[in-house]
Amino acid sequence: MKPEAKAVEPASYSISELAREFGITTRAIRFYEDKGLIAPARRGQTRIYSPEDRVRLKLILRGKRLGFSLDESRAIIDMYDPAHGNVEQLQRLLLHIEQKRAQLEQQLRDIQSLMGELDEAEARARASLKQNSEN
Amino acid sequence: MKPEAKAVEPASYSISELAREFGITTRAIRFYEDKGLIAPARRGQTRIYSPEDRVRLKLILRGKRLGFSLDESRAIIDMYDPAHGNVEQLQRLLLHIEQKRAQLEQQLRDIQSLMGELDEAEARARASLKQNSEN
DNA sequence: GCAAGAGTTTACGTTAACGTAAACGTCAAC
DNA sequence: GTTGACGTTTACGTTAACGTAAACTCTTGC
Repeated sequence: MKPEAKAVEPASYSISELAREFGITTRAIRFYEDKGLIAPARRGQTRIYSPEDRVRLKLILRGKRLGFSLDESRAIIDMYDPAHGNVEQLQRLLLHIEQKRAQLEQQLRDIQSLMGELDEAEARARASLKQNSEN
Repeated sequence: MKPEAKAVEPASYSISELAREFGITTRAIRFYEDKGLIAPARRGQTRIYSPEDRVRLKLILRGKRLGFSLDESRAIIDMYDPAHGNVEQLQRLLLHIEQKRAQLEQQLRDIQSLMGELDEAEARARASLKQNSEN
């Protein structure tokens, strides 16, 4: 067995550590907690974040990059929990997954076209620059 | 020459026609105009939208689906205009294009991982359902 | 033993993107 | 000639996602 293959992952983080790492403010992190997206442990009244909490934060930020609201991100994150026991809930979950998938596919198409158009826009700009330099 | 190959495209649209077509309110469309994203013609004080205006609206909504702000969408739309004469502007445009491209690539990666995770979540949910049905 | 630094709660402020409502104009239809 | 249907401007309201500030606590170095 290898002694230490991976970089040592801290057992816990402070709020400011996470804020620094992800380029957000501590205020934002506490706000996510208020909205029920994270629930860090406490030592006294100080928040202590586990590696799992860190992952949740990462997921929230990924959601933001995709234009999701915090509510949507929470819904997505909840899909990972095995806490969904009853059949009805699971059915709803599956439905929700399908909706998300459809939305992501639309975003994919949107990105494809936008990228293509960026290519054209770049070409036009470069052509225009060349024109200018020839005068 | 073919007489009428494509469906006839109306020469102009009313505000409510566009609202209906895109599933938004007329209020939103006027708001976009306030923000300088569209500038329809007027007959008297009634707005008349050209096919080009319609395209702009489409681009705005695509931007929204990708989580862009109206300002960002305006910036993107402006990339299509050949109105950028001077060299400095063109340089800035190219820079802007590169930034957008980077952002889109990040979104692509985000979507890829999310889709993968949706697959797993679906599998877990289905497995859980099967469990329940076997009791 | 106390000042500095990090963390906490509480609360009011701010921005973007519209919603909603009021009050009015215009035009075809009945 | 009035009643809708559609359009207009003006203005205040609302929600999400934090920012900012005040006032307090806790720990740690010196």
